Amino acid sequence: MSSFASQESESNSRTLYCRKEKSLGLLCSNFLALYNHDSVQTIGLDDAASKLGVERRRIYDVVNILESIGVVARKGKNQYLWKGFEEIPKALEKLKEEALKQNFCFSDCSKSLRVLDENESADSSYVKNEGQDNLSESSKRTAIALLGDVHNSTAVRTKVRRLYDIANVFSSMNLIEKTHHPESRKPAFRWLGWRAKLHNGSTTALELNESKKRTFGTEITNQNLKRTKANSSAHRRLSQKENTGMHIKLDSVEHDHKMQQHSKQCSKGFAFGPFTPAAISSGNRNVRPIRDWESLASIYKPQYLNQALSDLFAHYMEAWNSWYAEVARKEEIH
DNA sequence: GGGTCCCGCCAAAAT
DNA sequence: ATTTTGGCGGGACCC
Repeated sequence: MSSFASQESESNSRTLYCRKEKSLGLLCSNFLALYNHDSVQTIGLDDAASKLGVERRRIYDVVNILESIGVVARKGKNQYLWKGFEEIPKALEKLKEEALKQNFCFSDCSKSLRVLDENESADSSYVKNEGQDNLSESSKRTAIALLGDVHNSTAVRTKVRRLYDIANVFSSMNLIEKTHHPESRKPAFRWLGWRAKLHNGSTTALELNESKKRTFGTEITNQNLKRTKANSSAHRRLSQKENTGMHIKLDSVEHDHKMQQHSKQCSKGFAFGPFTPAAISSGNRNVRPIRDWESLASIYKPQYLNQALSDLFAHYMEAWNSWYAEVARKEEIH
């Protein structure tokens, strides 16, 4: 019993599956193109789902993120209100407030982390050879706060997936942009801000990239030409992990204890790209001489510590910090 | 090989 | 009980 080859190896010679056409970011762009108008004020989930040609689940992905940024607001069952990009600054400000207020409560990490309040927020306002330590230190702390137990690879992996979800919709909104660290080539995100935010106008200019859109109203999902998946109901996943007195683990020998369990496996570190907590799992203290704090702010802090990203993540969990105060201020001044 | 992240199972919350 | 929400993570995809 259990898994057969199920590999299908490839039967559809013409597998027209294109992952990018299914991306959350693209979905978000389409969603915006569809509702980012003054005329719109209410959004129906089913309407969105059918118009965009996706299952409801995906609409939740987009809407939840947009909601945390104030772009839309939940009105009620199956109903959301379109608020607009103008709400973003306000929403972030509010988020920041709350974050400062609840002064960071995290019960997961044994060692308490201090909140970086606006003023001292590890601000990269200046760069002193040693200041860098503080910087990476705070970055590290923030990352840990968001990711939780960094030693629990499965947990971190899950959160990182979520971060990617968020990053994708923010990218589609041009709030952030993917970049690379100048030297290390490591992927990272840079906060762009809500610059092209026309006050009360038909903003949506963020559709410049006329990449192939996720065709509206087509199949809900790649349905048949899916990736490869075992498909066929013959494979009842029942991956119920725990729950239910006994745990079924007929899967491969993979015994994954989730909760704080000595994570011995996963011998080698595990890089989480742009979401890698700065400076963990690496004894190397690569001390690079970052100069101007422009890059310092966008390279060092960021490592996904972009304010918006963090804001959003807080929506998924409640680990926080308020480092973004700095970016916000900077944005303001600019 | 590792960073990305789609996809959908299924449980918790609502109704 | 049924429907709405959305946590979560396997594993396909894309460099």
